[in-house]
Amino acid sequence: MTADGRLSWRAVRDRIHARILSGHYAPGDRLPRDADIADTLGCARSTVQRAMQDLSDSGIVERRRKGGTRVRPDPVTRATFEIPVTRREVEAKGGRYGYQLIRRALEETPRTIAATLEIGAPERMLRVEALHLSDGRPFMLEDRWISTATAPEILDVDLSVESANEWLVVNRPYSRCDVRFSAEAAGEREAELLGCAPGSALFVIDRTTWIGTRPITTVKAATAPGYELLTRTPGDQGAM
Amino acid sequence: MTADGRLSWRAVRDRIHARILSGHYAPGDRLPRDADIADTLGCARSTVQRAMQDLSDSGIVERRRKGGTRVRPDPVTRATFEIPVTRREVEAKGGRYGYQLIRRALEETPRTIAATLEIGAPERMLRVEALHLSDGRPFMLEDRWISTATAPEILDVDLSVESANEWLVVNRPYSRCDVRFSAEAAGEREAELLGCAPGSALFVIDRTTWIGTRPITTVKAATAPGYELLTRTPGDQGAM
DNA sequence: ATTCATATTATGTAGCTACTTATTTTGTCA
DNA sequence: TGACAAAATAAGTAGCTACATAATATGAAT
Repeated sequence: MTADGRLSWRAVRDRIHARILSGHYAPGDRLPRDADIADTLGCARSTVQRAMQDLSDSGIVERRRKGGTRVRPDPVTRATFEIPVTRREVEAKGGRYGYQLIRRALEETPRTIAATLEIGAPERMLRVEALHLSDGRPFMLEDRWISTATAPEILDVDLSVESANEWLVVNRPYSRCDVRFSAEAAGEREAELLGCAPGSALFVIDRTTWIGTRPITTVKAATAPGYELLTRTPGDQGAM
Repeated sequence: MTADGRLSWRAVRDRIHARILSGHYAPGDRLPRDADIADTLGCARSTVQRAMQDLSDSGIVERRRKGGTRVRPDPVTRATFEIPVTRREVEAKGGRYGYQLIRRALEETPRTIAATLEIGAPERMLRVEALHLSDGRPFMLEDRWISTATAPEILDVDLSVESANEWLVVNRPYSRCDVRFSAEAAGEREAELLGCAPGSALFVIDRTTWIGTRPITTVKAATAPGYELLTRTPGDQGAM
């Protein structure tokens, strides 16, 4: 609601959302056209448009030209997660950040890694294994491949001091990022490095980034037992 | 780009994004004001505004009134996941969906559950344990609490036929949803129901929903070994 | 009845103006 | 110098118009 009593687009959005939540509009139902809603509520169509766009982005309604707007018949839970640089993540959780380089080598990528990076043939890349620590205890173990074609400067970085994670995030912003979450049992080596029992359930984050179509890096990050990931609480959402 | 040669807001966004990716604007740098960019590119300020809003939503830039726009100094990976109704998820993966009700009882919530649901004191709620199957094999085991205060009709639903998941999604849209991902070792009971070895690493999704401030349901869904969650590939993203 | 061109319709996009609001900068006064 | 008020600034919002685009509906011709 604005100062002069007119409805803001958020107010319009919340109003429509409320009608959906209350069952006035059920999943699959068609909503009135933007222009009619605008008339009813006494605001401009552009305001309704913005409200509807937001509801559409949130997965609550579907919009199609000429077809109009309807309540999504198969609601989905849309969750957004923010994965910060590991150092920040540790610090945000109140820990003192530590870092150890375990291995650094130039190797030919296995076929699976080449496929993940969407390159035709295996390539020689920089492989880095490192451990992130929180208050001196293992927090996350990363096994990373970095394309030396896309980021040659990484070869001159002293990775025993600065983590590849941190360097890349600042120096190689990506245009595309694929993320995969899974659970995996700790192997012998992982268990030892993460300081847990072999077979422990680990939360694993696989991430691959590209700039344009050129691969930058792919990393498998195995987190120490107990790790969990929460949805970022949206600033607005939660209408009604 | 529009038909008449003017820049669309997506084109403007991609252009600015490209300049960030190329390092022309580095993390922390301040960008020109919207009006200046509009002049430079020969488009309206509202177009730049829309482009900037999108970059801001994507976590690429930060905007503050008077402060202007700057490239986010601590880039975060922002990943969005869509969690559909379990039946649809199974079907989307090419499986034949099956469902089994394991337990249905009215119970007092433990304190931990009451806390998760953000209610002051424990309450009597409907507890449902059910197994979702894909091609006859266990896919996901859910342990759910449903507020009979918020959704009393659930008591009349034949949960041996229709899953609570499905009923709630259609009949109790939520205004807020918290999601938590974690990895957990399968216990005796879980292992038996999911048909895996005890101690197997399971991917666990905890979800709690509210309508306004009233709790609807909280569910712990343990997925069979091998489950993984991928980012939904955004329709637009991937500029440059 | 089927096909295909045409009209209609509802959303999408761009531009303009005017005003609001949060925040920083500046400048004055104690 | 420090505190506080006033001015300036840059993004945020709302409304208007005009036109683009995609999808559907209609109707004519075969």
